Amino acid sequence: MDPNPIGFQKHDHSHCVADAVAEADRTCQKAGLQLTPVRKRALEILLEEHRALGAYDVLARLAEDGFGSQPPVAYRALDFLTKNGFAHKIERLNAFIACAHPGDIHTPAFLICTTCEAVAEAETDPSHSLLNQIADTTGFRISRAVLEAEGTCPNCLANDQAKDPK
Amino acid sequence: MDPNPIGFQKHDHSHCVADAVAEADRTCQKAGLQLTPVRKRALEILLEEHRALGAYDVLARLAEDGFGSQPPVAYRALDFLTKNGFAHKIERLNAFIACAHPGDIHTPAFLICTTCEAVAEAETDPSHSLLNQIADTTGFRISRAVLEAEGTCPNCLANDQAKDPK
DNA sequence: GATTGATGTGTTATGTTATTACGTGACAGA
DNA sequence: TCTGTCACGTAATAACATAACACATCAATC
Ligand SMILES: [Zn+2]
Ligand SMILES: [Zn+2]
Ligand SMILES: [Zn+2]
Ligand SMILES: [Zn+2]
Repeated sequence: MDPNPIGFQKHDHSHCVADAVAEADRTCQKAGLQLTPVRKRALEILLEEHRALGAYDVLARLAEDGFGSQPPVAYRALDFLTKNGFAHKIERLNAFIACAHPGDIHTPAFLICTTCEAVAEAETDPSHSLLNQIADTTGFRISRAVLEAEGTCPNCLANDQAKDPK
Repeated sequence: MDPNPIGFQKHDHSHCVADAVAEADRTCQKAGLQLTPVRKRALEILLEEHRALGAYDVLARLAEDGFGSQPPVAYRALDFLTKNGFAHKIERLNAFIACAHPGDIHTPAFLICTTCEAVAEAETDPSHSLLNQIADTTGFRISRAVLEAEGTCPNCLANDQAKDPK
């Protein structure tokens, strides 16, 4: 129940948040995007955990901080973050997670641990992707791809082994 | 707005339904599964369209046919169908579609046309899959994979070209 | 034949996720 | 000043999903 990993590994988590927010600030500057207080706070909230948070979780925390308490407040902030590459929606979970590789345009793949709820974001090589191959042969034009795997992360796998060595 | 395709191609659709139901009947026989009236009807409803239907769409049609009218009726039937490989849930759409390749255990990939709403199911080679590669290198054990691409199908692409030749 | 357990269907009630519709303040440019 | 746009806030509702319980059926057991 302790989701420590980024890509399921230990790391200095305080940097994750600070660095990513700073990076987002810079990116928005350049792109003429407004990283307003709600949006920034929403990003921080997502960054605080390496797991996906539901919109209502985010909403609750925003409300605690004095922002609006109605669903659109969260959904709009999350919409901004996802549209501009600072966060992703995990479709399988109907939940949101901060992007682990912001800045680049990418087709992320997610590994979702059903035991500890950690979610790792992996980069993919779009050109080699399975979906692209299929799309090429069928003449389908992809605008967005969802790649999500559910299963057990290395940490939880190790824990299971320790408890139930068979 | 006319989703004719299976894999986005024209075909004799009446066979889709009849064949698939017959196949499901046989499979259930063998496996000792009960393809009860609600379940069979739910499968037919899904088969009638090559697009994904929401649980409440299915529910409404079941109710028309004299089955229960409350959500669990639909969700339980859909649960049976998905658990036993007769249907899939499209996570991106929170909706369900009949399996195009029932019988085999497989890792399907879906191509979702945002224009005509058609959904095509493609088979994948699990061993070559991107997700599997990632999983191998990180030590993650996959139990289920979600592969969904959103975009424009060949038909709609052609229509767009015809209207707006540029 | 009665009892029991497993399975399936139905209901009500509730929980969770997401959107629509509408109003306000801030601010930039005409 | 007027106007358009953008961001933020609200209330209300839609859409998706599950929990909990009652009842029927049927097969296995007593
Ligand atoms: Zn971290
Ligand atoms: Zn884990
Ligand atoms: Zn068909
Ligand atoms: Zn189409």
